Amino acid sequence: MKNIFQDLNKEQRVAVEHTDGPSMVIAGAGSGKTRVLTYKVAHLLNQGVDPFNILALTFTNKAAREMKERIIQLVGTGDARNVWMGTFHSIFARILRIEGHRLGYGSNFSIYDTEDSKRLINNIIKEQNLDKKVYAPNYVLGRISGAKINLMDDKQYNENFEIIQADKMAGKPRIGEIYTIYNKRLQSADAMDFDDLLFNTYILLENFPDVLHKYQHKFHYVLVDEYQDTNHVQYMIIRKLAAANENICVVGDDAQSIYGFRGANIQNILSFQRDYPDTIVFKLEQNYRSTKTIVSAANGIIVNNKEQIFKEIWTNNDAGNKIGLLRAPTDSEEGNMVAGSIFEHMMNNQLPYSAFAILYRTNAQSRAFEEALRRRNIKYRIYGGLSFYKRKEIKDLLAYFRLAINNRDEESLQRVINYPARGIGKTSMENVVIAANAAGVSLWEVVSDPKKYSLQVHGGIISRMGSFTTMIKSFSAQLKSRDAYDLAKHIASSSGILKDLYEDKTPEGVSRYENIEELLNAVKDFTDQSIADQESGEVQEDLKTLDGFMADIALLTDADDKDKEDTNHVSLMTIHAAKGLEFPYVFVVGLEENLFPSMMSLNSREDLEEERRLFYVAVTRAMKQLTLSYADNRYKWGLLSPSEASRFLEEINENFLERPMHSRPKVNTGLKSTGSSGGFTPSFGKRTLKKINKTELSQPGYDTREDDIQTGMEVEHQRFGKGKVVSIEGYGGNRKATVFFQKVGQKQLLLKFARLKVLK
DNA sequence: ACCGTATTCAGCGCG
DNA sequence: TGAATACGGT
Repeated sequence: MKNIFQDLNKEQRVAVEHTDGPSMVIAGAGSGKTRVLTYKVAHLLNQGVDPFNILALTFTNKAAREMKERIIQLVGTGDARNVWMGTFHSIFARILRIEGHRLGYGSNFSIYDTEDSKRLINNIIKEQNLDKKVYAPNYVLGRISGAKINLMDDKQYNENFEIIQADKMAGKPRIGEIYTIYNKRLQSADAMDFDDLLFNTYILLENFPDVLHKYQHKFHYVLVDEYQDTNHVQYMIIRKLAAANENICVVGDDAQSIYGFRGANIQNILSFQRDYPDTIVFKLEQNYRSTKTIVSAANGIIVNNKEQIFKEIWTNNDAGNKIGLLRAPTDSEEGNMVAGSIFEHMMNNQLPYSAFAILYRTNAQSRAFEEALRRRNIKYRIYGGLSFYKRKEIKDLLAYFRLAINNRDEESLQRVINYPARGIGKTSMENVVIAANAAGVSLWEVVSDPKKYSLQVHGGIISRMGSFTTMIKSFSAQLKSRDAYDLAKHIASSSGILKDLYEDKTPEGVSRYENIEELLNAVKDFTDQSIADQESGEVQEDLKTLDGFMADIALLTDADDKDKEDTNHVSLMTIHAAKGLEFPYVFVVGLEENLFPSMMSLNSREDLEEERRLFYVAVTRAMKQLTLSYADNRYKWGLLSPSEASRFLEEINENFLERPMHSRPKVNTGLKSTGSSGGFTPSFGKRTLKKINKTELSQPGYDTREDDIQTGMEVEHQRFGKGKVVSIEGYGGNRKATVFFQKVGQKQLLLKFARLKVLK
């Protein structure tokens, strides 16, 4: 047993040593948060605590995996393996597979991902003859998800006066009804969506005292990572589980709470001490990651937020370079400048590509940087694209697996019943849905016994349905007798998927075929694991089966372990995706009003504060040097519109910026937009939230200036020069003009931004 | 059943 | 702009 304390500073050590009773570790950016959590688990194990009695909850699989690896390094494989460590969803799914029968679920229930949920909602909306523009599936799912997060089932939803009013006001009075149907359909499919994994766990603990007792006494120690990102239902589950022993330790940083938009409640961390009056608070305030300049600048940013836990982050590191600031005329030029700057840094300091990261607010911004980097032959990788398990071909094959495991899985059935094409088309399936809904049974029930439900389809289709169900049934029957890989291969070929993809010789088709092969390799790895375990002498009850594989991977989102080779590249990702990471040289780009902070965040202080925390997260990713950039004009939805520097730039103390004060970012006052070097206006910092809301200013009747522009007029644009108005369309803030310019040709301009001068 | 064209819409995204 | 989906024609 290694003395683990030598790796920790004093603050980290006392936090790790405190094991019993509630505690909260407020860990500033770069202060060794993960280290404390992993060492705490290791410490508990060293103290002789049974690993089965420790529950450690994380938000991502990656975090859980990395933590587990580090604990294994500290205490060895045996103990570390048995700690209940994983994401909220995976741990609770595990509990629900054991206990879910009390709520009417089978142990092999399916888990619907967001795509499945949306499809189901879409179907319900169609069946109910609702306008899907009014009832946008995304919006509806958001409402339902919000309700589940706040522990409101469909019955409560439909009885809640405020909710009913709110939906009525929004012109969507039937959301409650959709919620009810949606839940019913999930039930009859023996499926849970992501929110159900949390919601049902809570219900289980709330309504079944023996279950509550069991898990309270199982988990003597509860540890929660990223506590600032927990939502209400997660919070309530944690409270219940920890109630008996109160050996609860939460770790987080309120300043890095950036997931409010998906239900995270920053109040959970802000009021933890109130929830557990005996709480001991540990603060990790020493930053090991960044230069003094970066740390001070970050402190200067976050201090503008009202709601936070007081802390003072400091560092012993060097002062380092000042923060760079790049101003570009357009977004593509911004790409060039950043790529150029990366190239320069690389040459001057002999750095690898991997020393650099470009962080942006929205995925759509990545293109300019991709192009610029490609032009300079700088290797890069974009993070956050379509993950392996979300690809169509993978989901198709997985749907066959899911259907074999759970015949009632409606989304999987719909997905594969006619893929590869076997002549069971849309119309037939619509009839199946009608019959199933009428009889209150799953689609499978109808498809496998069409006569019983007097299904109105041709005899030919009945027989095709027969051969389909026979095939699926034969898969189901082999679940326990064949090993996972064997059966998976069998399903891939006898379903016709392999053949279908093999015949497609386009590059995309080839890559899809390869993806299927990769999935099958993953199944093989899983299957082979059992052999390894047997060799190591561990008791292995049965062979590794396909349902075991599915339970393992159902909640995985990334297949990142495969391509470890080639790690030397510039990283491009959103700031959200960068949380928890660090890079020597970081470029935070697109610092413009209405982009960062996002236009959607300007309506409330809470949202703007979250946006500022996001900026704080971005800035604190940098170790050696931070560079910020923005563009004066940016393509948005196909047209070039002017943008102004972000208010966040003003929150960085001049002394930390590379540029002297007289060339500070120009503040667009709306008065004039060219020349004049000294743009600093004292009133800038005091700008109210309201003023930014430009659309409001451009409503018809409020500002008539744009309406003066008519077809045929000759106009002048500050950048494009003189031109003639070809046509006008739209109203208010969306009023657009198509103008033919002498120099640059035809452009479409959003009038509220274009500031055209009428010549004639 | 399938393909090309029209239309629409646009935030960050864990599991 | 461009991706995703709906629709209408063959």
